[in-house]
Amino acid sequence: MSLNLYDTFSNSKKKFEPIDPKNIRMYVCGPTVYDYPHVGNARPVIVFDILFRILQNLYGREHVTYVRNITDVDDKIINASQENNEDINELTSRTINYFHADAKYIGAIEPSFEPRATDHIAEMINIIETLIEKNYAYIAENNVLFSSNKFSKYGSLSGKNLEEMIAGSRVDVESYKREASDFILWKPSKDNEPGWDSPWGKGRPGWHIECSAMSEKLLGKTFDIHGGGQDLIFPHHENEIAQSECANGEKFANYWVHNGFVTVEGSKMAKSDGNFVTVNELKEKYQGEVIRLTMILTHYRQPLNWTNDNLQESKKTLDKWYQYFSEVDFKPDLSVMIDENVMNALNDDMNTPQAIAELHKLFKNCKSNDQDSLNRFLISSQFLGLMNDDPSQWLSWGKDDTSVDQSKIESLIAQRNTARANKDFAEADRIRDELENLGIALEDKGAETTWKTK
RNA sequence: GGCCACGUGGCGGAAUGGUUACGCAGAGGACUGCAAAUCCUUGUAUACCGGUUCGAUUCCGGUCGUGGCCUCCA
Repeated sequence: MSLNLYDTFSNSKKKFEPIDPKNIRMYVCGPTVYDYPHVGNARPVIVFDILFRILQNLYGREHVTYVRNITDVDDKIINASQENNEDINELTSRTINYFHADAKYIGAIEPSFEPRATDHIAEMINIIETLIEKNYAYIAENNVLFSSNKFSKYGSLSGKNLEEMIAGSRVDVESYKREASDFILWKPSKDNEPGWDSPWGKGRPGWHIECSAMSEKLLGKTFDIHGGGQDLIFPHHENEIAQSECANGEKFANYWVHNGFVTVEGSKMAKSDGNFVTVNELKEKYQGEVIRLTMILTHYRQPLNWTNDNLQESKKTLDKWYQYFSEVDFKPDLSVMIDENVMNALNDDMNTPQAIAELHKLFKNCKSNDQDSLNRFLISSQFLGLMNDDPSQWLSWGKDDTSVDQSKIESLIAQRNTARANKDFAEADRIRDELENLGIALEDKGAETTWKTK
């Protein structure tokens, strides 16, 4: 059983062959920290969490290194700090906390390393100096720029060529660039902007150089997998390849894995239009596993339309599963292996929708109280980051927040059951309708009546 | 203008050169005072036009449509 991954560089599904099976290395572009993470930020967190789990399962937990960086120096951060009138360090540490809380909420296990750009300025300066020495970079008006036409493979990840890019450019080219496709390695900082001393004066790094520096430091010059959102293919990852391969003279990453975009209720997610959903606001209405299941119900390379209907469907599925486990007395046997069909689906380029279909089939078999299916269903679900809660806690989630007084609900239920006992069904139904209008649904189970929020 | 991806039933969403995806919703049945929940059964699909093929939803070409990238973006 081997892992196949779709590689953006070759535009094809490829068998994953590690550089060193004892030391699998994956680098994923993490968040730029200036605001609450939205569902678009959450998607790669979950996608690469799944890949991390698969790699750990195949090669052993201690043989996989997963690096997810934090970009904490960037123009968007500077702008946000000025808008909020907030110190940059306060802004970034505040939003890093949001990010960590949300990643945990949606069940992502922590990466091996989470390096911050501002802790690696010296490493970045080193690479830039090497690029200047090797004549891949030049200085113009206090900026250091990478000379894109010096790297013959430039554009090969994104399938672009330089002439096309110049012909199609929609933006005015800065006059100091020799070529439109040249990009900034280092730029000067104004007095009110964060800056570090460098051979080129006080300034700050360009966007792309941080990933080259941090991946090399933590994973070496060549590593196995580089991941991120599809939007990063160009220019970000293209530029990382150019910088790193020109500085090192070695291949950068062997596999490029990119997740698709998220739309919200059918239209493009755009902060400027207010058309976006943060994980933080979803927390009020949904458990983390509902968000996670909704996310992995679509294959990671497909566009994902984020809708309330899909969230409700995921919630319904998990409610059903937890309901069942709240009713059976079952302790999973932790030595049971992940179901083969689930694992095969995941090994086929992370086909999570197929894996979930297999979970549904296993669940169906659980109904006959088949111990083996029960075990495999739970172990496999948990591998995907689902079914980790205590069933009774899951089912009572959110009940505390009900606007209706719980004792009032219990009292109405008691009144209704008295009416039922007296065969006063009109009154019983009236009470049920009353609760219904309060958002409370009743379930009669034998002699007992339970309720839940709708 | 250039490059790229996608277009599957009422909805979500996999897969595949010829055979059931799966889930939700719908329909019928069981259960119930009636419901709900649960269980059983069940209908519906591959944008359009050509081509290759014994046979295409699957491969190729074209058309239309949607989205993304080319500028910061997960």
